[in-house]
Amino acid sequence: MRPNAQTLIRKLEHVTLLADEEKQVLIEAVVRTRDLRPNEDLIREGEQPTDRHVILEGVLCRYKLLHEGKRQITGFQIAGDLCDLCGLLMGRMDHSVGTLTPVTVGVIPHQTLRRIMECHPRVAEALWQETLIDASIAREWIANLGRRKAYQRLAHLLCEMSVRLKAIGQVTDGMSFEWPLTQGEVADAMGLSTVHVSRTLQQLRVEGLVITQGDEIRVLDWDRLQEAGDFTPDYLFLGSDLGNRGRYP
Amino acid sequence: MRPNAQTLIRKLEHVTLLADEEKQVLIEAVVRTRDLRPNEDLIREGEQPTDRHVILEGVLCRYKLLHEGKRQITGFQIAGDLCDLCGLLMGRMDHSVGTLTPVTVGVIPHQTLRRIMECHPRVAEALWQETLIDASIAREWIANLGRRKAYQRLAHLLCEMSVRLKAIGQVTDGMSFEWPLTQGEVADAMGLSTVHVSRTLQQLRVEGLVITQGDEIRVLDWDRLQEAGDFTPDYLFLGSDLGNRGRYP
DNA sequence: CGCCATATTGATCGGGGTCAACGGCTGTGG
DNA sequence: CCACAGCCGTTGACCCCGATCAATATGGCG
Repeated sequence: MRPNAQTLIRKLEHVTLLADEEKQVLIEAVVRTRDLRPNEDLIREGEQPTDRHVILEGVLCRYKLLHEGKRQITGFQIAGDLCDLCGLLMGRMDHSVGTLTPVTVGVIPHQTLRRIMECHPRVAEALWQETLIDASIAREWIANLGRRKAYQRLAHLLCEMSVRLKAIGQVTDGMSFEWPLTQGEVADAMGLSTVHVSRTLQQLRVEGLVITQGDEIRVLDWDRLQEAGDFTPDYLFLGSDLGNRGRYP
Repeated sequence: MRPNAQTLIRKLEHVTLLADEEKQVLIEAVVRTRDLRPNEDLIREGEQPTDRHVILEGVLCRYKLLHEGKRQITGFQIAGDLCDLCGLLMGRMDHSVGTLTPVTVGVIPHQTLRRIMECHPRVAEALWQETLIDASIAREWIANLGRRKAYQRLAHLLCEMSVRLKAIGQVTDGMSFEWPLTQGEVADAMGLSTVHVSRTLQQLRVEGLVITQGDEIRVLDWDRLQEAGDFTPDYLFLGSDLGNRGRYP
């Protein structure tokens, strides 16, 4: 049952090791799953939902709508991510979360999570860390949007997604992964127009950095892609440096 | 002694009410103060500092350096803000924090803060909330950089700063406040060039939305400024809606 | 007073937005 | 089975916001 609830654990343990009991409690916290179709909202800005959600499968995005029908995607979320932790403590969402693909989420009742946090401070800390990583990614996006131009920006996004997907085992044979985003969605994330996303992606293909085949992207030259995007994975807090992981008894 | 340590308390209580004892503990956690001059780094990206800092006076910014000497400021910090909470849990800074003005910070030893968090879960929660608000502001900046053009972007920044400064009592007679930022710094925050910041600010002045007098900015027409910047203060979590404040016993 | 950082203004250039047309793909209904 | 409609990606033409370069105030500060 719930074969994928492990993804959350795996994610949390990138930074903080958990005891078996803590893992068990978390897995049991998922009282049910919920399936969503593409382009559905899981939560909307301003809402005050009573359940929390872990992504078990699929891709979602945080986004904000601004006047004139413009949209800005502020981050992507993949399996193992917690969608709405901010709602847990702030009581109200400052942004919406919507699906980009078919999605399965695990539902964790607000109260359950609160109780877990009280009894298991290390779990609370791991969750806190998740939100800090989220913030770190957001800051990197600010830099990406503010100071890099389209070509570098897209390269950077591809690097980020490929590292994050790799961390959850969704990169096959080293260099290719599912890319379920339309160019319009990429545009809304990178602050560009769809037209320019198309041209710029093409550029990346012409340069031989990536190729796309259907819903899949294959990175042909990781080093040059990373360089093009001025990318370093530090801000994702995934890698071999493990934060204060050593504190586990 | 430390007349300004209250600013932290006031800030935290925007979202969570604290018991007197908790406030006292926090105030005593500040073992000393430290003065910095303008353009000094408090912490640098990658560092793993052992103290935490509360701003008692002055303005700082989070920033990242990218190749080619470019800089992106990812957020401003004012009195009452905690500079480096991310370092507390992540063990490593993903960005630098530097001063923009003369600054006084309160120093809180890492271990002290950890102990406080263990003994006073509500304080831990309040701190967590601070980091969540930080993340919320970052997301709003992403939208600002990605989907608004210079004029709206600057208007939005002015709105944000004036609301935040008002919340800590640094807006005099309703509409004017210190603006210690150079146009170069504004440019690095808004993803623009200094030249264009100059022109756009001028535009705001010509339109009669603000006037600048020395280091001070006065908002002449709040409604139009807010409209120009497509600004709503919800994401700052300061206002009359107080999150889950009710939970205080 | 001269020096340096900052602000302003003008001129020019280019990245990327916008508008529009077109082709490919998928789904749906006659 | 085909016709048609949408959605998505691609390509071209044109234009504008904002970057860049450069020169000129302005204003502390030694």
